[in-house]
Amino acid sequence: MTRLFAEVVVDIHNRKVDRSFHYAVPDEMQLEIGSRVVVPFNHRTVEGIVVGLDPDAPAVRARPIISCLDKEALLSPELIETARWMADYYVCPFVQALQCMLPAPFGVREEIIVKILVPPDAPDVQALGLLDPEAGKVFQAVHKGRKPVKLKNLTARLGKEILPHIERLVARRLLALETQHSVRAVSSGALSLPEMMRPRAEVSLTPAQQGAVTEIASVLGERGKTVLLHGVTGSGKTEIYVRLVSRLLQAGRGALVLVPEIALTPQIYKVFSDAFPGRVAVLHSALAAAERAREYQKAASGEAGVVVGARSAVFTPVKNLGLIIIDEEHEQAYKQEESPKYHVREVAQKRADLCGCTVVLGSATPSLESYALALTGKYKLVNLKERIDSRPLPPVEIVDLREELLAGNRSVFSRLLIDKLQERFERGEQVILFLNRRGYSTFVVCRECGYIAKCPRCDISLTYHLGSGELRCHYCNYSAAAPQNCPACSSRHIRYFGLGTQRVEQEIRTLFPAVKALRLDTDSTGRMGAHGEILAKFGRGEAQVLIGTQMVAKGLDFPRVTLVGVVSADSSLNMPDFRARERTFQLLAQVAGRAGRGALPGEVVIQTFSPDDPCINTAREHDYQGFFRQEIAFRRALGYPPFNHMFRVVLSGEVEAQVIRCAQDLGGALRQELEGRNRGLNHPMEILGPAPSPLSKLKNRYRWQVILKGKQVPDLKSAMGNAIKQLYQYGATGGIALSLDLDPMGMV
DNA sequence: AGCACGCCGACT
DNA sequence: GTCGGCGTGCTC
Repeated sequence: MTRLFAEVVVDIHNRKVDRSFHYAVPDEMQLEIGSRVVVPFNHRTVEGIVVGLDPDAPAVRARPIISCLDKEALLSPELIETARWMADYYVCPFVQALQCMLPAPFGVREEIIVKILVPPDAPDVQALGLLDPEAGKVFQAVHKGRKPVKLKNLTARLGKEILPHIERLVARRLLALETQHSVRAVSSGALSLPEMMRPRAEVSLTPAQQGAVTEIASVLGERGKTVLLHGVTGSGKTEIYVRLVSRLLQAGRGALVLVPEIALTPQIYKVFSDAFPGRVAVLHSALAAAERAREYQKAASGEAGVVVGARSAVFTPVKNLGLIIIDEEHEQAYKQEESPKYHVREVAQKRADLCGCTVVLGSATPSLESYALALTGKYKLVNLKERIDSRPLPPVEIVDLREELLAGNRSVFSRLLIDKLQERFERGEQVILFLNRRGYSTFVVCRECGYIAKCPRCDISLTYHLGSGELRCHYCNYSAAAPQNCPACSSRHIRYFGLGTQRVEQEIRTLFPAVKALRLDTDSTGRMGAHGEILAKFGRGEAQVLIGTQMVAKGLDFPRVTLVGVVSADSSLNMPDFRARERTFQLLAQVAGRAGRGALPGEVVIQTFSPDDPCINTAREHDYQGFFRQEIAFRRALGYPPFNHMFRVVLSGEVEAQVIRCAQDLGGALRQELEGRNRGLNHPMEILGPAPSPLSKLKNRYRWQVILKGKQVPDLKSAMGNAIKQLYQYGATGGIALSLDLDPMGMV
């Protein structure tokens, strides 16, 4: 007779079954909370996770569990509790929150590969071109890559309308489909560290660092305590992290060290594994399944007391977790953009609450949210005001591009920047050039009729790329041949505007033919590992210039870099987002911090059309406080975070009129909902929209949004929840997808 | 989400 | 007569 019952959450994505169900545990079955199981569910068999065990029989009939997939639990009760909180706080399915904590997805993922069976000039193909021109086009598109492609990539690029054509091409034996278990191509090679990293000498702490360690150590182990370590670029925050972790390990506890991007894990891994050989694990989403399982095991077993990783590593079941460090805490990448749309900082704080540990946030440019909390005393604020060895922060010069234009300089570089580049190259020093946009030209315009090349599936202008000579959409990866004549009026006056990193690279080659340049952006690092190779080359001095996007702004430490040039500060400043200024300041401060990190002094040149913007001026003075003061005043005046929370709903669908209608209905329901609620509130909630989303069309779906702003998260969620419920009752949501985001980061 | 049950149209 | 359309409802 069964004496134990399990609460199981099943792997089905549906709001109606997004809860636990009771099952009988067979006597002989080994089972823990957090194990994955196979259970009978209605008329089928599904996977699930045990989230609770209970000796008492439930009121309902409990069918027996079929089998248990894990001898040892994959999730701790503390993590399951965190998932429960996530489901509630971020309004996502419980099962989804649980899933994003698992080291591997449920079941085995299969990938369908499309193979090409005949050359493009085969007689069959030519016949097809006449019989079935649509299918012919699809075949040519598939063939362009010459290699087998994943069906998913194909439909992502060309739309799922092509599926019937693919079927016909398979029937005609021009293409073949094959299934393949997905194995990520990334190997531990991705973890190998470029030799450019300076060897880790036995470091002694500066008095300032020592002071910071002592201060933070005084609250280590305080349940749920958060420390904000505000240290300028080059002030040696990493070494402080090492000392803190060292204390923790000595006390028999574990630590999590998080960085905002996978590309930054090798560096930080090196630092920690040098300090604590054999006791560090790495975890991030680009690891191959086997490696990930191995690293996960190291952490779960306690063999590794330190786990280094990117966003998803915040869920690692570290044994006896005592400290979570979030480096570069201001980074947007800490917010997951897919559901569950969690923020690592918030999840870490929840875990810290549950397991009695401390959170340390580190940044040279803290998020406004964090710094505001530090000023009120909610977080403990620890300052590091000086760089190591009292190296000065580099002087920053602002170039007004309007004046350059007036002076007749239409090139990518101002006269000042060209002079300084020349100077560095003559002295054999190195330069980093930063620009926030990849590609060659960011938009293509017809001078005759005003036509702008736009993605047919997204409401976004196409970027021209050298090499392939194509126009590409940076949101859905659509590509088309660059036109010679205007597709609208066939005039020849097609012009390319707006510069990207490729253009900067080309300009450098033209102006300084003898200089070797390297480019670092998603285009040049397509292959995993290329990122490290490019940096290694630059570190060995095989190139004088490194040109790149955000990738060059963060964490790099090259002592021979004495000049940093920001080709244009405007692209990030002009984004339609209330955080645009904050992000621009952070970016400028971070990229400026790459200069003068060695014995040679550095300097920075920032080019912009808005030289008077306060965020650029404060960045010039390396004045975080000044930036904070003026930005927080603006946020307060308009009621933006951190003074309010925002809850954003994006409605998307293929029929524009339906989407608009639905958004307006939601807006109406919400207004009604607020009428009653706001009466009792000191700080009334406020509706922004309905309005087209800043990306008003994406992958053939029209997007509208409604944002609700208010002090209390539960109020926002219940008001929005009721409004959405009404919408469903009217049946107004057919064909419309709703995406909910609490405190969204980008594109607001 | 799936899968069964249920109650109405055109077919071997 | 029945094969099968997809509306509705349930899953420990």
